[in-house]
Amino acid sequence: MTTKIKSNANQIRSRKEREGLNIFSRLPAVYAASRTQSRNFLELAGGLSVVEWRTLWDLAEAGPLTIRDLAAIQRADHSLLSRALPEMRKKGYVTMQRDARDGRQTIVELTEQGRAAYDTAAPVMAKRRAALKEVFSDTEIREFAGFLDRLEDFLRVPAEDLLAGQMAQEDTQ
Amino acid sequence: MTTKIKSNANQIRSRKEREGLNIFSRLPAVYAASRTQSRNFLELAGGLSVVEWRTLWDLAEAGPLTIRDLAAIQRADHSLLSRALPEMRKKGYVTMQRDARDGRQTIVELTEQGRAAYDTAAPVMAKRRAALKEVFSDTEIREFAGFLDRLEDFLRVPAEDLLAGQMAQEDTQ
DNA sequence: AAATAATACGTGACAAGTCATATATTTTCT
DNA sequence: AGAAAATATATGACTTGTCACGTATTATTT
Repeated sequence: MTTKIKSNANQIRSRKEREGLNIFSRLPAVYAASRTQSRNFLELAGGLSVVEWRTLWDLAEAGPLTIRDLAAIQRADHSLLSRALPEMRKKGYVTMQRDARDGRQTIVELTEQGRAAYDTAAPVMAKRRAALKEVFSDTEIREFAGFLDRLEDFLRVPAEDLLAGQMAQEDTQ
Repeated sequence: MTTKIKSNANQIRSRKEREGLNIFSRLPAVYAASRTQSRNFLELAGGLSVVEWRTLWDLAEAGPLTIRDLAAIQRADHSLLSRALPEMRKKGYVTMQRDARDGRQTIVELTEQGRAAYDTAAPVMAKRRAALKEVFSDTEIREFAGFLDRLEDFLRVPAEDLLAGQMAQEDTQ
């Protein structure tokens, strides 16, 4: 029975190793680790949530934006912002007002308090990016980002197209 | 005012571009796209959820496993499995029984029905991986996985350590 | 101008994931 | 052996994210 247990342990280890090269199965863990580290940094930098930080950052960098713009910049679904923003308004970080020119749109703008929260968090988050730069060179970052670009392109090809034939993705070029 | 709008559009575009090189802010979108594509593939391959698919795969490859083993292989929190498994048992995919040797552990085992669900999904999911291989060479996959390894190492360094000084991560080597 | 289509946003329902805490069982220490 | 520490699992509360659908507003067709 020892051998049975041992072989099982080996099975587990080998399965874990083989999965190391499976990009798809790596992403959840990498992303989860990133989110956790973000949360920890933000905890030390004023207590913003990840969505709040991203939004304040975008508003501080690009000025007043519509919900749609924010979602596009963050490559996120508008519903995520749509739900987060009223809470941020309640906290005094942003104002939201209907666009006079296009009554469908909501213009989101940083308040002084939002700017202050951003100013508190920004240097801490900048240190995080600086720390990453000690682990990856500029060239490597560009290569890494290039891989992510290509992966993202692949991931946006509908499953049906990929299954239809291995030649399918040629169409997207 | 046209200029104002236009400059804003440029701001947005430039912000989006600059964020392209921010690995941290790329991860949510890439992961989300991967999960969505997974879901679509699984939809076409019998209707498993992502967690179910991962679990059936691990059990089919490595034999009966404890919840802890499953979580370790998937690099996920055990609570995720702990919550998903009773539902999978209800669906007839797995059995769960307390380990006689260690009463704390639960041994999860594939049923015939679970095996059948795996056999239905597996070839479809294999095609997905094959399709990826047409976009990334073996060498590139290894490079990509290497980047992910290094990033994951970085992400597991506590925020306090990274903030304490740029030299901190040397300790982990 | 009226009908139709497109767009922006809100919202309900769900999936995946985290953390903290509780409980039962084993292991380890003395 | 008994006390203390470690481990495996369950569970509540929360965040991030998706999709589908509804509603209001604007743009386009005819």
